[in-house]
Amino acid sequence: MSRRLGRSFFRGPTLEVARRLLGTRLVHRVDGRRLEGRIVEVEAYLARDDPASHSRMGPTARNASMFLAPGHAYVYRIYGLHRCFNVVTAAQGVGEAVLVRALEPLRGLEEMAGRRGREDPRHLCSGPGRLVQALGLGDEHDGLDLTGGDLVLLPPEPGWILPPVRSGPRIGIRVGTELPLRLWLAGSPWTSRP
DNA sequence: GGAATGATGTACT
DNA sequence: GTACATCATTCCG
Repeated sequence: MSRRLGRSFFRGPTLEVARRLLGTRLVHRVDGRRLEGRIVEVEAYLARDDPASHSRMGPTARNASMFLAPGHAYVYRIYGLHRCFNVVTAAQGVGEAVLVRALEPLRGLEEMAGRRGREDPRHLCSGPGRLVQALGLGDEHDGLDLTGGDLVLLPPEPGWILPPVRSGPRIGIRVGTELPLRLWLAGSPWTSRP
């Protein structure tokens, strides 16, 4: 089977890594099950000249994981209820990451529906808070190394064809919207927005 | 110490 | 399309 993605995959300019992440598969092994989805929508958050980034003020207690080595997870709580999952990029100490905004569910759909408390496959992983809930992620995954363990990333299946990649303004922020740092797979029915 | 706010999702009109 | 739940973090005084 495909080997998990290693450290070097995550190192480099964050927008490039964000682009590389599209099409890869996020796999969480939990309770003897395998929950898996393909990344179809992401957003890049930078360290410099990015007023929307959590790292803009430097390291704090909340954003500490953003400054770990590339390939680590950054999970934080938003609006008091939901959680968002990020992949650390760039280099250790820089403070850049990619927010995973939507997945195409591939394996463990019933388990995901159970965790979500909803059936509709289209709403299983189409949003940062939704996919975190569907895959059973939480605060305990903040700071985890994604290059090994129960939560990893796999390359696309051999033979899978990457659709054209589109870009546009990031969602849900009030500053930094002029930058086209949101990337998604053209035509995917699994994104958080059409 | 206190107040404002947010990389969202859901329900309802 | 609009309203609102809910709370840690952040920023201001």
